[in-house]
Amino acid sequence: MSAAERAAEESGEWSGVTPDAARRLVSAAVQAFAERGYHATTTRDIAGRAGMSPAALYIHYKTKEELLYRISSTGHEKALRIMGAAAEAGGSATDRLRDAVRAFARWHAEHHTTARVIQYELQALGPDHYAEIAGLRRRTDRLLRQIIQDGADSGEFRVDDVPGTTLAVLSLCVDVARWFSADGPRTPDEVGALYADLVLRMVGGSV
Amino acid sequence: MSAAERAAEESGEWSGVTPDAARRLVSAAVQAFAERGYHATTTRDIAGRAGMSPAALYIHYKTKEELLYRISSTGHEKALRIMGAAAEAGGSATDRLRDAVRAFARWHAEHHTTARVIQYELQALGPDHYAEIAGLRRRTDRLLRQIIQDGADSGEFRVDDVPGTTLAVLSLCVDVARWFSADGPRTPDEVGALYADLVLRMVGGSV
DNA sequence: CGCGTCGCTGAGCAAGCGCTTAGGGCCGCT
DNA sequence: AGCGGCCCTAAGCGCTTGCTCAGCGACGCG
Repeated sequence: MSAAERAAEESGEWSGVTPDAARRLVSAAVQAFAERGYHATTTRDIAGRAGMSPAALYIHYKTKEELLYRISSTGHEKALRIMGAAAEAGGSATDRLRDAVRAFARWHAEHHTTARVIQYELQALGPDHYAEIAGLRRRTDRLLRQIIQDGADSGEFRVDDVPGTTLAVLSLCVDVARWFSADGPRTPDEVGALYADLVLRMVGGSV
Repeated sequence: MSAAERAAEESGEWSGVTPDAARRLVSAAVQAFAERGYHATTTRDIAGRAGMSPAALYIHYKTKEELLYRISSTGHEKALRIMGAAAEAGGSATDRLRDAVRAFARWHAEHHTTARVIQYELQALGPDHYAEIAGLRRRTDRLLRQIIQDGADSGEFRVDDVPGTTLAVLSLCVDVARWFSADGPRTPDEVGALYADLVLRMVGGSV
């Protein structure tokens, strides 16, 4: 995949951001942060990728950290919605867990650039922004834990340590963002399917 | 745990490094890199934590990157040895996998500060150093994959996708370094035991 | 046409960065 | 005592960083 194609794909994710220049900036920032990390990325690099001068960045965003916060915030909200949709759907705990992990892992693969930023650049957020994001993460964790708890209660799963298993499942899915590559042998769908299968085994459910 | 206790514990890990000042520097660098990330850490910060002036760093290490390389190199070699010891031990694939995951996950929990640096600051290495470390990582991956392949061949495990499952197991263990905290509710031993159990389930083995 | 507004640029500031250099105190050896 | 070598510091160099600001062209409106 060429750099231009990657940029085009990435910008679709931010179609809600206007005006156009602000969208190009946030899309450029995601790519730069994912490649080099927040601290190694310069505002000149972001502006350059978006085809603008360094000063133009500050018309749309107050600081470089605000860009990271915007990315982190939308990304975490999306992740929470994915988990929420699966958790609130009907069906057995097995069905809900399979759907949750499949969709959650799949998202981290397909949007691995954004996911890498929101999962591995958290510490660069200011204290207030960090606290806000941490709240979203706790809510995601609670949703998943409830599914696993439901399955343990109903006898569908055999789980000794519900919080520990929840942590492991979340960790497994999140870490997809670190190793996934669009040039690799696996599609996001395949990752989702594999991970749903592995997680159902982890909780002692019937695949 | 106080900062002083953390420093003392960390320095034991580097007891092979001499002279004393070089050891204090590498230990300080590990802590700083783990807390803030490589790029957000300044040489003044490292030297300050080690109780020295900024210039003293350059008597023992040519560059800041060399410090990261030394940390990464020793850390990855240790991780490889842990995996190798379990892989080359006798016993069934089940026994070897259990021991490998228990020890590997346990190490990532106990040495989470070092592990965080070696697993999540890789991209800050120069190209040559990165290539060298990537070789160590591939060897670790091969050792684990062989154990899982052995178990699949012998019928002890039921695994559809051996490379994919290997990747997931490694990812799970490595990510311990991201979330583990010494102040949290779990000891490294407990993490090792939990993870060994979860992984045996993932491969469809008998716990 | 005249004029304000919006989006942007070129130039640059203060601060902080990785790293260097000149020199000083202390040690063991002769 | 004299001296070389080892560690260390104070000072600072050249450069890059996040961010600012004065001003400019294009556009819509009267």
